Amino acid sequence: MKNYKRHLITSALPYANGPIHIGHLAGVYVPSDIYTRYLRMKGADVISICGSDEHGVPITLKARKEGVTPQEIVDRYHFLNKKAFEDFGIAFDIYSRTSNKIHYETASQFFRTLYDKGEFIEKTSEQYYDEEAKCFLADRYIVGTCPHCGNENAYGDQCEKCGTSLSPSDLINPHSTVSGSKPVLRETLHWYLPLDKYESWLKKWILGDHKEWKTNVYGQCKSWLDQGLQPRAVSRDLDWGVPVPVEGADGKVLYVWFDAPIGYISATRELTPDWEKYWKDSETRMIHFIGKDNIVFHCIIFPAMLKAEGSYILPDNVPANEFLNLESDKISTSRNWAVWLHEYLEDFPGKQDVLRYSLCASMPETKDNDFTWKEFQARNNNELVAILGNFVNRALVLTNNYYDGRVPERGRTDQTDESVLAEIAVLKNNVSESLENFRFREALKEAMNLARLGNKYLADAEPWKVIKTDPERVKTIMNIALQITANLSVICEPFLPFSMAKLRQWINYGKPMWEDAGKTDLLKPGHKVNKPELLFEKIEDEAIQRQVDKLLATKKSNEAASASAVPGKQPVTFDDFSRMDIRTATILEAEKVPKTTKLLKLKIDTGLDVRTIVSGIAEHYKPEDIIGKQISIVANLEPRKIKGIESKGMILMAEDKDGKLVMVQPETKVNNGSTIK
RNA sequence: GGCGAGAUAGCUCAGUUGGUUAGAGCGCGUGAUUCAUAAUCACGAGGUCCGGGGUUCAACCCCCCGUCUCGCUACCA
Repeated sequence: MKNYKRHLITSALPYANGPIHIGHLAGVYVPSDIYTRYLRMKGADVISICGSDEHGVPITLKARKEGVTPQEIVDRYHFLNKKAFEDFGIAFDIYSRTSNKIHYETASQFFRTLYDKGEFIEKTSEQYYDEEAKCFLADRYIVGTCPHCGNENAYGDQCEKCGTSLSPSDLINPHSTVSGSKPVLRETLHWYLPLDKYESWLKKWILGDHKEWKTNVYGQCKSWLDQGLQPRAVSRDLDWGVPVPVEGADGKVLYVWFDAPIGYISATRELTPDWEKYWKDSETRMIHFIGKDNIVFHCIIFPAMLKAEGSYILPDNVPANEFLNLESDKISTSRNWAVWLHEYLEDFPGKQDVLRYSLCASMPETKDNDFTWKEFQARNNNELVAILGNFVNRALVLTNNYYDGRVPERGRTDQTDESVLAEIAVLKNNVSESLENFRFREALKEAMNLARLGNKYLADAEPWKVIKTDPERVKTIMNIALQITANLSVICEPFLPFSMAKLRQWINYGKPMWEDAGKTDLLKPGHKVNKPELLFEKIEDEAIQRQVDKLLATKKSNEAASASAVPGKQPVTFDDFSRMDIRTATILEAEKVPKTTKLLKLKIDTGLDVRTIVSGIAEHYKPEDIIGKQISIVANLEPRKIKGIESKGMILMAEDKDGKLVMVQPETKVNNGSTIK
């Protein structure tokens, strides 16, 4: 690897519409923090950058729902999360935010540079517009009835009741959430970054020059590049965000994906007047810590932006992690299925390192991983307490008992002593090497091996026995045990900063420097060590049970919520009702639509005619099983082309709470075309 | 449907360019020990390396066909 002068570490900007949870921590912030602390201990010139991502539609929606301003929402979560990170010991040099003035300046300037260089394509397209409120509507601002499940409050991009992804034109009776009026299509101008222009350059840069990136990262980049890149809009019609700094662009802001990564730059500007040194000097090594959902932005889009601007450096690595599950279920903010950092800090005061350890030990480095409270407890009790805490305790207790807390002289060493002393340096190098390759689980394990080494050494040397026969020998043994202890306080520092600070206080050790790790004379003879307290304490079953119960309660209330019936709908006139042509029909033929997962192409006899209907039921029915079945259809729905096939009508299905679809059938066979009323 | 990643001991994971008896930690069992928070140390049991083909003297590893999980993407009237 090239020898860099300095490091710029970025951690994905958390979106300021919710609190931080263990998934964020395990995926991004714990590894970024360990890495940053490691570099600092090596004396490297390093800055670690993070902040809140505060723009985008979901925040405006949440604000609207609560009847407050977007600024109030982002203030709430920005300060909550900033404090939680601080309390948790995440060592950012700055935790900034994208609603800052300096970010507005930076982002505008960035856009303007690209604009002036002619790097954008201008294009008009049709978008939904609210004539009453006089604004364009993001998909999220359009609500209507989901054609799939009948939920009246489905959004223009997704129905949250049935999870179907939609487009605004899909909604039945669409209306704007701003004014309630019916949206109309209107032309709007936007700027696009022509990613296709950078395709061959990106191919060389990533596929050619960065073969060392993690397989998940490399694979996903390759997938995107192989499929071919498309121009991507960098602006939106919205009033929350950085205004597009171009004449006549009123009501347009930078699209949040364009805006957010620039937040790394503005945060650096806020931190130091020397920011350009970190962003524009090829001697700087930039690393992005992110989760897998962010790979394409950080590996393809942001680098293309930086390249287009021209004066910036590019990331040297993007060690993206997979996702963390919680008790076998996907973590979900909306379903409240999470362990929230700010709650953990309250429930387990002083136990930051336990969570840091547990999340590092089961970090989703190569595939999704599962966090369970039982494992959390076991990691604490069987590893932190039993192996690390216990070793430190026995070394210090013996030293206090035998030598009144003074480090004894190391006398003549035998072969075992020498190999133990040599092993310290070996383990230190193992930790270094693992960290430098972003293998955090492995690094942590090697660090713990040092405590194991200490335990084994004491068990083999048996100073508590030897003291009766050969007190001189015990001095040597305890000296070595104390060198291991001191080394632990340095080597474990990136992983367990709170506990190691405590330990260093007990042994009166100064600033931990990485270069000192591996040395065998960190504590000189005569050096005073204090009486230890407990480095880690056992976590009892009750504390764990409380957390498990909390989750069970969440699960229960979620189930209750999903089992309850869909809310009733607005009354309709009989006239409205009678305009619907609902009738019985029989399926004559059924086949899967090629290259789709959910679609069946059905030929049905409606009594009036034989027609084709395409229906999204392939996951619920096999074609051969439904031929001959009598069903109910809406016969006068406007025809629509689906996957190139004209579909005339819609089959009525009942949907269960788990999303299972069941045909609505007449109780006994009736004529095809019998009206349903 | 397309693409990417993954599947190895009860659990969480290693396994280097194919090369003898597939490893570690935790858990489990047995023994030793008592300085230490009933902690520690030693030993042991546990594997159809997702399934099926193929290439090879030799496959956990390479190729082909499947299955399952996660993500991206298309699709749902």
